[in-house]
Amino acid sequence: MKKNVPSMVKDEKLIQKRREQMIKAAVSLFKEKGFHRTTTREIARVAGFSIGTLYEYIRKKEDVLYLVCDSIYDEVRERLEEQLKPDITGIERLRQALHAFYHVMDDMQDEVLVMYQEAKSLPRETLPYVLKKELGMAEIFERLIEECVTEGKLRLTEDEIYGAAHNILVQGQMWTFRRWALHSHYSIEEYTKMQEGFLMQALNPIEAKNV
Amino acid sequence: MKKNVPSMVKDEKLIQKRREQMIKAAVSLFKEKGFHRTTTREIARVAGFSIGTLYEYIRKKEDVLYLVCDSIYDEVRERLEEQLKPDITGIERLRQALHAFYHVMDDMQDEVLVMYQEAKSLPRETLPYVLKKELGMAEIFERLIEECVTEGKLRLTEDEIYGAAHNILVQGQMWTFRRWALHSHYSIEEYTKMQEGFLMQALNPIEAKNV
Amino acid sequence: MKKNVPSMVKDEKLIQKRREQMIKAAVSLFKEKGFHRTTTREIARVAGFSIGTLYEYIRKKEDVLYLVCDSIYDEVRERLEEQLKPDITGIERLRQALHAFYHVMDDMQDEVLVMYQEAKSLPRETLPYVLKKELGMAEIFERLIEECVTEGKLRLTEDEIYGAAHNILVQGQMWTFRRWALHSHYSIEEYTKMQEGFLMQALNPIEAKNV
Amino acid sequence: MKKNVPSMVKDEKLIQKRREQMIKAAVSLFKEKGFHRTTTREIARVAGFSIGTLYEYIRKKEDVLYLVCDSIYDEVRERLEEQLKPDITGIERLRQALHAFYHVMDDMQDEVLVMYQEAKSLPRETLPYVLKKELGMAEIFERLIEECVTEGKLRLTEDEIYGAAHNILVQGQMWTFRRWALHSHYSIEEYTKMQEGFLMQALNPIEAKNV
DNA sequence: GATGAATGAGTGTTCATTCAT
DNA sequence: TATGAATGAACACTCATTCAT
Repeated sequence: MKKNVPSMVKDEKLIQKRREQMIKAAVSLFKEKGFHRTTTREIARVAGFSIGTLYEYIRKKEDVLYLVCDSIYDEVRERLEEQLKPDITGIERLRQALHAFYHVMDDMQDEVLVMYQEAKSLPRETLPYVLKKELGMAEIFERLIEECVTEGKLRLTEDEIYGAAHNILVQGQMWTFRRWALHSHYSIEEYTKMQEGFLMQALNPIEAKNV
Repeated sequence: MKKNVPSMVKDEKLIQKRREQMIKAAVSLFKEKGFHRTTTREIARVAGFSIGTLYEYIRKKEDVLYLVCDSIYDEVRERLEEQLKPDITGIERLRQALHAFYHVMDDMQDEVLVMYQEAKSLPRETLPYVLKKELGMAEIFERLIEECVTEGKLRLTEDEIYGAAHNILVQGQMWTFRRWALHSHYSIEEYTKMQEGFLMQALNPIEAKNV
Repeated sequence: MKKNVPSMVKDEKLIQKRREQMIKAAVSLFKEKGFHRTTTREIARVAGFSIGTLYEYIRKKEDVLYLVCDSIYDEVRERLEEQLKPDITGIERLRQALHAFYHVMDDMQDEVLVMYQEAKSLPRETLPYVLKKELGMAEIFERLIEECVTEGKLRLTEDEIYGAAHNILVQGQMWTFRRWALHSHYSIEEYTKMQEGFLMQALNPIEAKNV
Repeated sequence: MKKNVPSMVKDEKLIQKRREQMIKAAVSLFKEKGFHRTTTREIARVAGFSIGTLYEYIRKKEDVLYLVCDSIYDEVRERLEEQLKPDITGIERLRQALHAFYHVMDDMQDEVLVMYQEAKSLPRETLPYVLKKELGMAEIFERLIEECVTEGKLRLTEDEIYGAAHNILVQGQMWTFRRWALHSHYSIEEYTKMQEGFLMQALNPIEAKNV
């Protein structure tokens, strides 16, 4: 984090505090009007400090966006891992992770939406870093699926595992960027249930076949 | 179209011609630098007329975005329908539509990406109109799936049909907005094949179950 | 000129007119407060148009400085050449040119001062161009001195001619940038007379030696 | 010095120490990027203390410039006087002083240039003080010339002495602000030699006339 | 219908200066 | 005395939009 967004201020504690304020302000503004239509002055004002102070903690407006995306990722991940139950295994574990993830997507709708809509405006240098975090999210599901494969519960190639993990992610995010189409048809539970159903059959659980 | 974007000019033929020029210019610019970083002057210049003329055919910059999105939708739809084979039926027809759609997504990657990324900047009034077009796309697949259900080839509820159709759409668009993660792993054929495989099992074709 | 400072406006006549207004405004402001302390808005306001219009005719603030310097050079040169008497020859001609030059320096004191004080802020790319103009001024005197040498009226090496010409220039400019020390001691006529006297002896006219 | 730039700090020794650090930092920065493009933060940083501390020893950024100019003057003067040979007299002494001065100008090119280019940004109140120092420099040469006149070696009016002294100064400074035109033509020795030659004849030494 | 010069509100960003600690 | 975080006025520059020709 330090590497990606240098600050003029030395006190690390203070940097963290101010950036939290800044991110909170930015997220709420980006939700409302998007990154481009939000001014740095607004961010500073809502964060509770002056424009000069804002620029003590970032170099460019884009840096705020990076900070925001980075923080959203961390929160998504944190919340997800919090809900993951490491004591269960196999298909059940995957199923539970899916539920957890979709719940997080539902809880953090606005944040996730902001991130997906504005990511393209991220400072070029930070893009790989953010994509890596997204890949990291996918890897969580890749590993859960792999586990099932290893245990002989699913029969999938490497590429299928990769694809399935990305499908899971995108179907979770879909809940935010297609809300206009989905929320009128399903509650998050219904939606999750449905996608879970699709997934479980898509992944071709061996028992199913043997019925 | 007339309703959504009024023009100062009366001659309908001319309006259409100018708007075509404008859209072509805008698409190529939006692809390159996005909506916000493209100026109206640039659009006019690339379109081959003056900024004054541009504003004879639109009211606000956002109108260009609407025109662009609308036109991309039309092209996607047109190309898709062109490739649809009405002579086949049932599962096979769905399968073929899926292939066709994913191919169109691949051919029109940049356009689809633009639309997907900039849609949030659409003029408020036109948003419902655009979403309707997206729903229209989904309906194509809904109907194809319904047909299978009616024919007794698939067993799905209304809501599952709706959800499956949206999944199909989003997985097609994914090919554009997740290219950074997908293109290095799959060719469009491989990707289509995989998603087709997942879908076919997800949709739980009756034969499969009866194996 | 076109090459050095591109304009968004096409009409050449208009460009010339607006730039004249701009230069006039800028010179008077630069005189008063220097380049750095003058804002682009002030330049626009004094020039009689808006800030937006200003930027239709330049790209960067520095361009105004270049335009100003360029125009001052042209005026200095024009006025000088206007006063040059090509019908006289030899030492007398040099002497007359010196008087003419010093008079121009006196008439255009503020302009010359601005140019010399702010030249260092010139856009890098244009600096060589401006220095070339200054060398061009020196060449005028180099040629006048050369003529005297050729005619056998002076005995000087190439390097001495070059140095003498630059001395003449700098002593003229001195009248502006040392006014605080000189104007209280001399009128421009007295100053010119004195420097002329020094120069004539410095250049070692052959007759003088032969006395 | 105290009068011109008040400090919050009482300890005179400390003031002197801090200001030396500050001046050294400022000179090196001004050389590189000029007064306006150098920030107070940079000065403090290079000087080795904080921005807060900087402002304990000055009131305004301009004060740094004054301190810098003042210090450069002192150094020029000191170096010059160091090289002056008080044991020789008359024309020879003047000649030697000229050489010494031009050598100092060459050694302190960057500093002199800075002073020359930024003097106009000096705090208004301090300008007279600085000009006085410049006059003081001129006086050195005035006195040397006067001495020759008194000794009957030169025949010059008061005003000519004053003018000649200023010419000497400006021709020395010229070596810095016209380096782009001069350094490619002369070494400092050649330049000095040439200007010495011009001067000696300009000042019309009585022997020369009597040849 | 076409043009393009004019506009000026708005934006990101900087930086001299202050002041609580 | 020293620090450095905070401030906000100020600045250069942009660009959607208008309107006289």
